[in-house]
Amino acid sequence: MKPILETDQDFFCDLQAPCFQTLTTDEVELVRTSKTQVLFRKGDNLTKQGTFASYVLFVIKGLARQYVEGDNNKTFNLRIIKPGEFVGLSSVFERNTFNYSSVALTDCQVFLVEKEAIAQIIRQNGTFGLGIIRRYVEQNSNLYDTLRTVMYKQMNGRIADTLLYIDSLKAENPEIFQLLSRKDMADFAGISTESAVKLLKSFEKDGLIKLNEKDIAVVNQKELLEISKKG
Amino acid sequence: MKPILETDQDFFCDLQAPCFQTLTTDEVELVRTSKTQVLFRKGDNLTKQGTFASYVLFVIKGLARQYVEGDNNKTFNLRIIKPGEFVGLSSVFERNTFNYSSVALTDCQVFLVEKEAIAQIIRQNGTFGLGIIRRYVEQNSNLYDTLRTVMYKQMNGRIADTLLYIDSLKAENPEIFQLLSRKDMADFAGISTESAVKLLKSFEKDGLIKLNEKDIAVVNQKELLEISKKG
DNA sequence: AACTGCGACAACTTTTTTATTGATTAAAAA
DNA sequence: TTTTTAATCAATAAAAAAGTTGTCGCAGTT
Repeated sequence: MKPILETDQDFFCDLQAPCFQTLTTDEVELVRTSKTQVLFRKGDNLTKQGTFASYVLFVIKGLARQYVEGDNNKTFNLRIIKPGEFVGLSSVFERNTFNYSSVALTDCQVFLVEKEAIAQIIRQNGTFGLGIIRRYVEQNSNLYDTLRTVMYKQMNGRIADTLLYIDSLKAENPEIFQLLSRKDMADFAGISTESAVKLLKSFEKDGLIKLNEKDIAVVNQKELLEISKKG
Repeated sequence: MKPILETDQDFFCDLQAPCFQTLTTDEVELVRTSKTQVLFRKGDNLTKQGTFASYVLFVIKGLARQYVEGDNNKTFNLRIIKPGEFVGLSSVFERNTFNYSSVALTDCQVFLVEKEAIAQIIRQNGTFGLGIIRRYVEQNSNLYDTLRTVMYKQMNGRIADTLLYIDSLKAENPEIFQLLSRKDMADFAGISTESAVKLLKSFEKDGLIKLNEKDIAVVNQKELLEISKKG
């Protein structure tokens, strides 16, 4: 009757992820008893901004898009969530609600771990905690970059940033561009969809990128970096 | 900065819903301190089957579709969630995870109340508890009906049931049929999309219903009831 | 005042999704 | 086994969504 199969085999296999390597047997047991595994289908929300967050998500397989929702149907994309990454970590420490939404770009196999278990493990296992902090610091730093981009750069620089960011994921996920619409790209850059379309075309004309169907190939990374820097 | 506005005004207004009328001032206060309000946009998941459930949802405005997910991308629709209804009540009492998914058919304004608050109120306010039980009993009874339909009826009876059910919501929500695709209808009846299409056409030919664009008008309810009964 | 950057709108094209239909097979019931 | 029932497959049509392009106007800058 259970819709999603979940065997111990799967479980131990999944805990091969680097960040779980330092856990003791007891700690693994703690995670095991306070976790569940869910298959999010393409288009499903992994998190919804504003809902109560009593757990942390750990993505095993698949890609998701993380975004913040504004007032009038506006969304701003923050990052692509990859396998091996946590979602909603802040719920463990500070906030009681998710402060962003996320949606599956492909089917996503995800672990949910109750936040108390994560807190407990961090308390007793410094190495694990260190890994968590490292992730936090990185996300924080990325947020500052994003903020700077939004505050100070204009269209060209923004879309260049977006292109460089998505392209940096392409090695591991060759299909990444196909999973994103022009609106998604625009929402990463914080510009209108129409502007995104025009800029992409113009970048192609200038030989910076190559558009094939939905895929995008970065041709002249150097110049894109230049545009990004210029702002 | 807060994306979704939420004033006390809104709150008190919203608690006009019948089931909250019996709450004392203290109880209202308890709900107030353990609730949050979220706007789910059309297509957003209100709940995802299998995720941890630490709260109950109460729909203020909008319509949603509740369904169970099977193994290979199969879904079976259980009901339409209307304003004034709870979602995920069972999390309060028994299960730690949502046992079904639901998705917004229109933008939905929703209250989330932490389950401990609901449990506490039920403990001290029997009238409120009675209302909850009443809802439960009704849902339970509906589930039996659904089970019977799935077990014993064949296509004609099933789609007739679906038509009668959705049509019963049409008075309050005239746009309800437009919000549902053929696949949605099929998933209510538990048949293939193609079969649903064919049956609807054939019902129209027999003068039982009338198809206009996406809307469906029940013409001969009596006969539909007959078909439903025959199975 | 003229210029720049960029969003908003409208018209239009392309792509994707959904709906429809008939033919073929699998499963269940008689 | 024969009949009935309904899913699956394939091909097509229709509708909806996404992408594209040009024009306009507003808000800051220069």
